[in-house]
Amino acid sequence: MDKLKSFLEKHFGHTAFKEGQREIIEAVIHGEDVFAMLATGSGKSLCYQLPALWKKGTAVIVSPLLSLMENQVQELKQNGIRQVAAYNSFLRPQEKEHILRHLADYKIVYISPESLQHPEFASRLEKLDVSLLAVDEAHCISQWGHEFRTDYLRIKEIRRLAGNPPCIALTATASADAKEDIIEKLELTNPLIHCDSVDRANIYIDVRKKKNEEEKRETLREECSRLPLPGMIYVNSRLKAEELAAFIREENGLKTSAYHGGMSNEDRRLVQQQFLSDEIDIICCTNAFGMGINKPNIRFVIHYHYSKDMESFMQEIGRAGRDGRQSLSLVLHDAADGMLPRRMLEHEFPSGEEIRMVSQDPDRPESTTSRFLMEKYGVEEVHARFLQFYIHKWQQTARTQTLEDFISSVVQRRMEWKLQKLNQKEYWLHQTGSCRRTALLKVFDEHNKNTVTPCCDVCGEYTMHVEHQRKMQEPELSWEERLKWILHQ
DNA sequence: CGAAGCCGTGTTAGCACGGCTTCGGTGCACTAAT
Repeated sequence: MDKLKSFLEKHFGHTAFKEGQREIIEAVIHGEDVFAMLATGSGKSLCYQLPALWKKGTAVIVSPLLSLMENQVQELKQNGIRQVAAYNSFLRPQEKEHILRHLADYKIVYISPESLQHPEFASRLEKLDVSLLAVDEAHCISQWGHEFRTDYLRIKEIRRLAGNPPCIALTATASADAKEDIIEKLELTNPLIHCDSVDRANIYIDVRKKKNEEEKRETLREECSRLPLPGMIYVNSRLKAEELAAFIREENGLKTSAYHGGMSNEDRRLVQQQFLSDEIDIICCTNAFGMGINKPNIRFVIHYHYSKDMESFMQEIGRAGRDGRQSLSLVLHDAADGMLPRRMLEHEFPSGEEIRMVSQDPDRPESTTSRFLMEKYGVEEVHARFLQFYIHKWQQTARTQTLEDFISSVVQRRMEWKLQKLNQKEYWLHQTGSCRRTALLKVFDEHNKNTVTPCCDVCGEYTMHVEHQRKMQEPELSWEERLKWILHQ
């Protein structure tokens, strides 16, 4: 008899494993490290949830967003799995204390990389039997860890502290570079590597060069009146998100909302919910929108501004057509578009002046907090965290280099790396000589089997039969069906 | 880089203009005041 299968049925109600799941789960149970790139909808969470319940001890799951943790905890509790908690800043001090005190009683604890660093949490881990450490949405390690959320690069230290439990990294999209980076930053040893294809055959890839913003808007208006709905539009500033949402509302009379990080939590939650339940036709957003969104029927993703690298692009277009039906990725670009991403790239790092000021101050204490750096030198929060992280890292070296040189060389190296990624993306946009899908897949170390039709604007023009599809859309759901659908979300 | 917003000026009372500065994305957690 198959113990694992009956365990699956008993706790999760599934009668069979999906492609790839079993191999990963068995590896984790046997204490191996795993790197798994699984297509959305192929049951990523189960790969750590099942081993967490199977093994004795507590599983620690690192998750990038509080909302994602909340969803997971809720879902598990609905499945009758109750020894689950999310440890984060939503909690009141008493609740935090309660979780810490009873940590060993939980089977699964969700946590952000930041909270993982809290001394009160980390010190408990030392004494705890940690069954496994899972990093969900592991591409965040290489996408955010180096500058924006440096605590992502500190996970390995906590892992050592917890007695080196088996570690599993999970993501839906990681380029070949990112995969190497993740394995290195988590110190995975001889990991089992499982990679699904990232190719999405039902997404037609279209890139169009425009003269200026006016032409972009004109195209946007046309496409929004023709394309089947719902759809998404990505832009790179909050203001533009609001502006274009208003533009489409007026010009096309479609239900359109903006979504970006500057909106209140309630507004974001509301817009997201409305979009998920088809009350909004088009969402006009910055890169704040997307992670953890699993909406099956998104028919198009338009990039009004292009994303800063190929992997972000793949993640963004991958939100279209999850139901398998024909969908579209359309990029509109003009000559002025390269400016802003370059400015933003520079702004990501502290200035040479700031680096000098901080590294040459004789009164700077050995153990510096980011708060101290903000208050004493007036650097902004993200830069302060960046500086704090690399000061700490420098202190662990033999200090053959001055601190200033050390940090400056990190900045230079990272900036060049990111610029190269941006250039790669722009090269992809401007070239019209070879298949876009082939070039896109190459970033993920995949070969294009050249079987996809319609493929891309280089391989052959294609127009979605739009008016037809709009009429063909599913009939209005009854309120009972809608309620069922919402609850299911 | 380039758009938006702010400031002082200059001529004359409400506004136009040039020059200057600022800002542009992603989220965690925490603080201090209620």
